[in-house]
Amino acid sequence: MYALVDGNNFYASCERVFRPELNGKPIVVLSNNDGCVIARSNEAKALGIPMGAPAFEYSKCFTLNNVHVFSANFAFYGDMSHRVMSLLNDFTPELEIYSIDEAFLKFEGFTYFNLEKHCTELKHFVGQCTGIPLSVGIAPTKALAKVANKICKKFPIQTKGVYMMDTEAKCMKALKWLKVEDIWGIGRQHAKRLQQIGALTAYDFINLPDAWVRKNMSVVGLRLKLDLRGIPTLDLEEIEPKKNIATTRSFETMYSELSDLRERISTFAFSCAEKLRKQKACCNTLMVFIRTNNFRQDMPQYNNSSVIHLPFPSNSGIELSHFANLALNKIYRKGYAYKKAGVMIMDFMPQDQVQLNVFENSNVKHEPLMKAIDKLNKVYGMQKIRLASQDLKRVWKMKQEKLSPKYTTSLKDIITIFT
DNA sequence: TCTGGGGTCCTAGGACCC
DNA sequence: TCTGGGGTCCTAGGACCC
Repeated sequence: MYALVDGNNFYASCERVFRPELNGKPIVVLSNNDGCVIARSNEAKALGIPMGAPAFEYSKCFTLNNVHVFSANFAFYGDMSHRVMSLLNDFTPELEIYSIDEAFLKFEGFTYFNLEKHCTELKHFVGQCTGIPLSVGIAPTKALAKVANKICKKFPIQTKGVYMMDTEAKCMKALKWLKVEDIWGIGRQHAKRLQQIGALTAYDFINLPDAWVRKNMSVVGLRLKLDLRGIPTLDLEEIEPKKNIATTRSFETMYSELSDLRERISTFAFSCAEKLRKQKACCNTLMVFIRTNNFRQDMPQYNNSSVIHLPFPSNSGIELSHFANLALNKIYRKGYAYKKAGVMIMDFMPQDQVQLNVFENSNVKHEPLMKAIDKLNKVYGMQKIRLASQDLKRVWKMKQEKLSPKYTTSLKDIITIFT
């Protein structure tokens, strides 16, 4: 059996842990730049605030209904996630951390265990240790566990946050209830297509001919179908090193000057290099993109990207920043107001397997330099050591007007209790 | 005024090899 | 009249997830 465990309205619940007076009150968490809504408490959902809602369009609604608004505090959410995951580890030998707020637990050899009871204990234990409320769906396959989890969310009173689908009858009942567009792995495009041929529920989907599914949804769709039928096809996945690393941001304001973009691109490339070194790898390819504000149809639009194959593999922030700026020069055009840019690196190899080139190589001095920078930043805080081509005055160039304290990761933000 | 960020996998088609 | 067979690698684009 598999369980899918996830934190209810995770970011909103994190904010509540240190602000218990907000229990029962509507909360929303905004994306970077305080752009759009990325998490909502149940009370906020009940007000009809949709996922992804632009914050400025709903500011009236927020004030009117006394909605508590937070800027995304990923340092905090990441730490809370880590705490939850490490507790889950004690309840099963096999755990897959699927996202910041979700994990699959595999229960093999638990035949004589009461899994429903086991998972109820898990939910209470994590709740007690972290303050994060969980939902747990248990079923014979991963895709079915996702369905069971959905049922927990939909019927919190009946299920008390834990639901097990351990019989064929329960599974079929659930699949007849689940709309095709709500199946994990079926997005907008596939849902539309399925609805067109009259498959409206998950039950309809699993009864389609294999050949149709294979042809229209590739092997991915076929695996999903089998898994939903109760035939375990999707297993836990190992944590693998990343194949791509990206740093991309929207800007606080629009930039037109090359020099402004240059600073951003340097910073993004430097950040990519740092992530790459954590993975002990070098990259061979780098991509830079810039774009104007897509939402402003009244302004001239320009999107472009440029890929550079590096002359030698590197994970030096200085070198990646240099090549990223070469790429930027190729695509920069004067006369546009840019709103977003990013650097992506790919085509990795382990840093200890890099072959020396006859003519050109990564600067040998950079390796110890980067090591020193990483060490200093670890001790004194992120982005303490930066390139001169980065903006040295400001670390964050984002709108974050409602940022909560880093309660659990910064000593100066720790809560004070008066007695 | 204002609209996020970071990933994965699969497929078709073209270029190229012997 | 009549133009092979069997591969690999790479890329762009499309789908999906949180």
